[in-house]
Amino acid sequence: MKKVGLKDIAEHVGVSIALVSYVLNGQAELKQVSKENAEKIKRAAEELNYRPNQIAKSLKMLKTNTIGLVVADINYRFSTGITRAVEAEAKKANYTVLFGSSNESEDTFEELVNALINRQVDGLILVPVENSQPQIKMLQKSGVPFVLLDRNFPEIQANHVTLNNHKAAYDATTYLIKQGHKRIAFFNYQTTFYHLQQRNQGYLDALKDNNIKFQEHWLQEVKSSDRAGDIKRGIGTILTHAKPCDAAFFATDTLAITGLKYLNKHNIKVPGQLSVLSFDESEAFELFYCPVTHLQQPLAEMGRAAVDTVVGLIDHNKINRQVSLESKLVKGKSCRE
Amino acid sequence: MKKVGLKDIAEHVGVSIALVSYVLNGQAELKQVSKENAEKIKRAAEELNYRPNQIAKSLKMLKTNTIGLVVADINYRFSTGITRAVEAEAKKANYTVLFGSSNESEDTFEELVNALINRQVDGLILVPVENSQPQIKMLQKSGVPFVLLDRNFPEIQANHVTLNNHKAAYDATTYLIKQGHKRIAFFNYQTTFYHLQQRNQGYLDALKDNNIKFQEHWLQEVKSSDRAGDIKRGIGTILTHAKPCDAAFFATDTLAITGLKYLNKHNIKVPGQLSVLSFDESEAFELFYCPVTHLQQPLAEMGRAAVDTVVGLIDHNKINRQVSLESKLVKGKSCRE
DNA sequence: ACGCTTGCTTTAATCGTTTAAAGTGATAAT
DNA sequence: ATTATCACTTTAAACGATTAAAGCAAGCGT
Repeated sequence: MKKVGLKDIAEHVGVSIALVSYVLNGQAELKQVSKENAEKIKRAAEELNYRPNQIAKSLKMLKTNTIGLVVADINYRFSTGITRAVEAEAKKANYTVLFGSSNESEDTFEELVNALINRQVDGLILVPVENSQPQIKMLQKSGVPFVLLDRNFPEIQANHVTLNNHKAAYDATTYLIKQGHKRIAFFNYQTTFYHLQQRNQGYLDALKDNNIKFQEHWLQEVKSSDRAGDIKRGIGTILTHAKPCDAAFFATDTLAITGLKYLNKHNIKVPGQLSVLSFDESEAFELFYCPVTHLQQPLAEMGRAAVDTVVGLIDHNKINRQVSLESKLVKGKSCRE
Repeated sequence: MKKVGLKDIAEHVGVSIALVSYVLNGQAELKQVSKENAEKIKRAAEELNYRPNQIAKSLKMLKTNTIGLVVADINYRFSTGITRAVEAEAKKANYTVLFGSSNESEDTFEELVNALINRQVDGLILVPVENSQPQIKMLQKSGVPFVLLDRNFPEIQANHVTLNNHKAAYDATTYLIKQGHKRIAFFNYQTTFYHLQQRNQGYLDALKDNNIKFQEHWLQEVKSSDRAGDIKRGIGTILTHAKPCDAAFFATDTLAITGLKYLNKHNIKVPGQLSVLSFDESEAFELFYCPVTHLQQPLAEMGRAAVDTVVGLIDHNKINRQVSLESKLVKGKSCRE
């Protein structure tokens, strides 16, 4: 079944291609097309089931009305939430989202970004992977409108939409202290990511501001290559210490899941023996025996802000927009009252 | 920063556009381009950081090397698994995946399919939503290569890649029977989806073949609009009956999660009081107190088969490929031994 | 001296749109 | 009778790539 183009409609009706284009683009009155022809053209388009070729249109217009989105890992709940929000918001602004998952790989990230640029996306929303600074700097030079989402690099002055990670961790830690916890452990990945380091800092600052003397072993840095092992040993350390911790704050949901699994296995009661607080929620929490207290990120807002920013860049070349959003502490029953 | 095109390279080197195109497409020897020019052109492309405009290329070639993928809901674990598999496989075949999520909405599904076609995807991989038969028939008429994934409509003769749902449910039910269960409940959505009905049938056939007389109330049909309520009542029914059920088989992971949550809340022991078996696995199972026995779908294979099929259709117009795959029963500890 | 290769390069059409500019009758004004 | 205006419609040049086909020297054979 051959594709129907403007030409086919034009021939069918017996007018020129231009006229057809005008009518189908709603410029009928502007270009003073006779009602008669306008009508015929619309009918023919309908009959022949005309579908505009966006590729041709994009080429001519030098605009694709497409935004590229690269998430870190499609398996993260964070990613699916963001994807949904971005798609919804982009649709409102009449953009389509071209989507890719870097799987936290530097190479895949670079490939994806290039593939998207080659496809002439009008702008990019990127959740950058570790060590992608050079790639980001290249992007800035190239002039493609883009915004970093969730993660940013303080040494690079780029537009970004992120959570106020410091405040989130600070507030959560403060909450634990107010609940009477004296020795709070913090589990985080061993990482160069600024947003994760900010969580460390928020935790530490909260301790300091509450006059709690931080103990080295409270901060457990987990290698992603041996998450289960490191967490197992970490929990062992904080619980078997002379003065065992009474709360564990996990810097990500994946860390929390692994931690809770271990606690489950060894029958360590939450919050009886150990209070648990997680950054982000996981579907897995649903079947834990008690609701897990966690920090909730405003995914919809993040998606909205990212789309707004990148569309602003595309349309008006607005520059320099750094958005910082607040998370919300969702109280479950995993922390001592 | 202006975009660099073939023209820019041509001017920079002082040759024609054609020559540049030949060289950058690896046709240097074929077209007998002088080594000198070839060298200069490559260097210039590098220096100017040339990125081919895929839009222009696609328009000229009438081929985008893009496959459209529409999943039912990006939040399903099934969808993310499929997406990953499809992306990986498509990449091997040198295709890019354009992706969308219908959120089980008929309208969104139609919009997405149209948007993808307008963007001239070479083929489509679709997880169709309920009642999308008309849309699928339209597609067949339009001649766009496509393959249905996971779900199909027996009344429509279309290419599809699905699980052998009947066999999967049949085998799982048989397993429960072999483990000594006498009264097995089956929870499924109230649906017109053929693949889900096949699960019912597999369950029923297994009972019959094992001479177990099916009781009406064992088959619990859950409305997706009130999943929690229906499941709550359903479990109530099967457990408070004069002859209570000793096993519950859930036709999807979402049903299983809701069921397990209820069992958790009411402290009904698995598998002590009730054995549980789920179709598909959920991340949520990770934190249930025992590993959940479940049917595992071969997502990677499904993705591979779908891409193979659609690429076959695109390249050789191979027609009529119906692939049926087998699931695997992963034994946990949620069924009585 | 004339055509014929050979080796390399350019010309120009094309893909399906958009859109400024020019074209075309008919009617009205001078 | 000439020109201007109006109400439409068509022409044709882009957009950035691909690729037949044609062009052009230089060298060779006769």
